[in-house]
Amino acid sequence: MMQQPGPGGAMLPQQPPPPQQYQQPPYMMMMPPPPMAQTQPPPPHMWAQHQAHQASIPPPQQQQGQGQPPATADEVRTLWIGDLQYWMDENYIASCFAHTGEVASVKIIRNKQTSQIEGYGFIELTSHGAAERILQTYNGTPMPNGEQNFRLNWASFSGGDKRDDSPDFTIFVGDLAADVTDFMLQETFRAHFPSVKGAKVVIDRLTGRTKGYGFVRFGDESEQLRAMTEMNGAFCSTRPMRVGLASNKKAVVGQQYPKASYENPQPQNDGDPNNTTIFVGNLDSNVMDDHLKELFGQYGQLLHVKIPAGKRCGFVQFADR
DNA sequence: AATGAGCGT
Repeated sequence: MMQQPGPGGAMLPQQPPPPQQYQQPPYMMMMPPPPMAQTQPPPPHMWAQHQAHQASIPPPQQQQGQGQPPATADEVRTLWIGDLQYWMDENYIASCFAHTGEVASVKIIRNKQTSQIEGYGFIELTSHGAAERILQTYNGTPMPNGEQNFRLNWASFSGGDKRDDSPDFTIFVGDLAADVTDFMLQETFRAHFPSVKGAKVVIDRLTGRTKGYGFVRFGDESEQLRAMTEMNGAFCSTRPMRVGLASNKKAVVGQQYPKASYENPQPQNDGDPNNTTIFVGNLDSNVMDDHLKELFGQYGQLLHVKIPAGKRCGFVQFADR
């Protein structure tokens, strides 16, 4: 359990303490030795670098002090956090939001064998509103003492807010300048293409720095296609972008999360040792039975391939496992 | 130059 603000003089709406955190980083003591020579030690400097996050989002009218409504049992209040470096442990993450007084718990996922931080974790807040606030306020803003931005999202199995089943049409964007963020990339495209759903700049997890490329997702296929020609060479930040088709034609096998790509299909089963049928989801609308036959035929003898009419998923049955 | 990862007890 993290430190909570007391139930609080219920009468007195209190402002959270000024963002004067990190005066004594408790986790400096707890930093594990670099587990491997090639991983970089945390930058040992600049605690105060946390620049004020965009002040554009006014705090919701909900006041801190007047007793948070007790979170109901099923209230969604867990965020996912990613792109973590190995030294970003629970204490560090908690300290990033400690001044909000709204952190209930933090769990960073570690490798079972090595106990190395896997690069993501979960932040439970005291309420759904708190989670939403922190997501809106911090996502994409610089992490304190990290040369990277927060990557936050709703924890997916907690329900989250967005349930968007519509397909994505994704492009690859290369040649990105070092300062390009998800938001910049997204807005650069959204200015011309309203169907832009989001963008992601790929971050090297070991360094926290951009890999110089990313992806932009469109809701509208025609905008995706236009963007590939019209935006090639357009500037984002200081450099012209190179735009191309995202090579991942994103057929995903399984349901909730991509387990395999179109290029790298990984049959997945439900634990039934006799099941020789795999499910293929997220197909582009123009994918036909024959595409699946060709794609999966190289892995074994096929008995049957079926994409039900009008569906964006299908089934591939093999003669054996 | 480079074509992600990112959901736990």
